[in-house]
Amino acid sequence: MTVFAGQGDARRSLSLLWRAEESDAADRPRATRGPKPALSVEAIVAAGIAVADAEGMAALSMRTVGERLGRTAMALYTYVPGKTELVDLMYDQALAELPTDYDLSAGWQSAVTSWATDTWEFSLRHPWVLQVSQARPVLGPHEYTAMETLLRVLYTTGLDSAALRRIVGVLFHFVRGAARTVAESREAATATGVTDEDWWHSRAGTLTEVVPDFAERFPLLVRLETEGASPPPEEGAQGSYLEREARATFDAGLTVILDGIEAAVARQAARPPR
Amino acid sequence: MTVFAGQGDARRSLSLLWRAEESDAADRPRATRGPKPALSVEAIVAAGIAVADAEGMAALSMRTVGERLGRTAMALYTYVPGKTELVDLMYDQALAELPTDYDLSAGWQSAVTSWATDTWEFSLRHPWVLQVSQARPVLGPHEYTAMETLLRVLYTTGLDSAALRRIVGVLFHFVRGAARTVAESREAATATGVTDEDWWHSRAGTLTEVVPDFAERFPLLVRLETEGASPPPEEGAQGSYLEREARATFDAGLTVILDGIEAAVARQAARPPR
DNA sequence: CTGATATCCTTACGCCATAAAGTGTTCGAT
DNA sequence: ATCGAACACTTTATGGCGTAAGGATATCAG
Repeated sequence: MTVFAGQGDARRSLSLLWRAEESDAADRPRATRGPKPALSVEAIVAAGIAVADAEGMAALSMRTVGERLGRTAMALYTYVPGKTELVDLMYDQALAELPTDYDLSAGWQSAVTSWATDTWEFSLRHPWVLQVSQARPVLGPHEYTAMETLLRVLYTTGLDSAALRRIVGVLFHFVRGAARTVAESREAATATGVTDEDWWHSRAGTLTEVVPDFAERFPLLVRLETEGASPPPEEGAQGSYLEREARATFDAGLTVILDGIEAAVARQAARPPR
Repeated sequence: MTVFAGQGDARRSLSLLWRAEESDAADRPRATRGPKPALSVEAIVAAGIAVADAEGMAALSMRTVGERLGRTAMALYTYVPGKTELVDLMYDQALAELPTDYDLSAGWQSAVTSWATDTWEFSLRHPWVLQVSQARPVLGPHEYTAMETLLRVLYTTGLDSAALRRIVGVLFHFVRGAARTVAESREAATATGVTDEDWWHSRAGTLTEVVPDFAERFPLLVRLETEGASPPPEEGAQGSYLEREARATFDAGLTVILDGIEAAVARQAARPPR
């Protein structure tokens, strides 16, 4: 399920996202009538994150979040306009755990590498964030903070804003795409109860039965598989074969992108400054 | 909704995917009892693609596909094991419209560019393909053909198989990620009835109200927005502002990646061949 | 103490995938 | 020519989903 941000009332959503800020303790009409709230937006968001972390986005429902808090699904609607807004709040809250500063003393290259690695690890700690659509940004404080953090690094390259826009896009697409592969692999494994290895073995056997002339029809694919296979897992290696491949793709891809940024920097420096 | 491939019986799924091949007209027990089938796997897959193209993956249900064929949802289960397998079949069928050969006479760079552009356009013609998980490949004939086609281009770089594996990953992540932004933007627009421009204007106004000190807190973001904005749409320009930005990111990112591949080629050539 | 208000629950609606069982058609075998 | 097996397809039912509507109850302002 891809989730779109901000469909409801803009003011209501944005107030919730930035709620820490605007309540200067002044405009709080505290001491109202009615029973004391047993829940809070914070508690609901935390419960939502807990559910999504543990069971995945597919298992996130108003019912499951309510249950975790000992309430029914409908109880949540007092605090949150709907599921869409809850996911927005969860997303921005999760982003709060990203670092907000990177050491630039070793050059922007290593800072970008750290940023990419942190974002990759973050995405795998909360894989459901990869299912929040980027087309309609959530516009929460931590999303903006994360962006500002990356820009503090990238502006030290000396590139102009137009070039940086594209580079930000490339970096995001790449990190999210690479992380998505691992996240989906894990989700598939827990959802179906079949590990990547088992799944592949079972399919590969059947495939050669159903398509006996596979090797003649797809020679380069076979070559890629046989020659290009990673070495067997070394001592400290973690995760499945597919996960290690994804990590290798991540590292190699990052190198490619850093090389490309460097080329752009050199190209701009060679141009007349005005 | 992210869809996982191949959860069901492997033989049944793979037989359906490769069904054109294995029916050598010999093992067909044609002329059975019972009423003649009014539907066919082909017709169901075509109807599914039509629904997904027109209404998006979210609107694809066994009911909607059945309705389009004048049947109930359950009628489809005679031909297809379930929705998952139907999506697999739709995916592989759609891939059939990708080119299977690229002209290499102008060098691998321009061939890769053509491939990326074709894949980008394909993904926007059938945006739902971006929601089919890549963690558990569908393993259909056209998926393999598409891969073999790309490999025919990439092996002419002279890179070894291990390096190519990573580069294939980078290319796929990038093209899919860039296309996803546009696809989600369009989906959000039709799903919510609000264009990107309208949405942004409405949000931006409210945001400055809710967060009056935005400019001081996120100076680089503001700088990126004000300096880095694309020029206004020229005569022949198509799509929304966000779409044109995404296309610019796509072009710029492709350049970055091509530069990176070139660097890898140079690096491998500099190494002792054995 | 009363009435307004806020929290929370129950019920209900219309979606979804699909399991199970029923209906009616069409053939092969007798 | 007829009967029963096989098959296509429908109906019904189960257990999920988000959330609208309305009811019950707790708490405070007056």
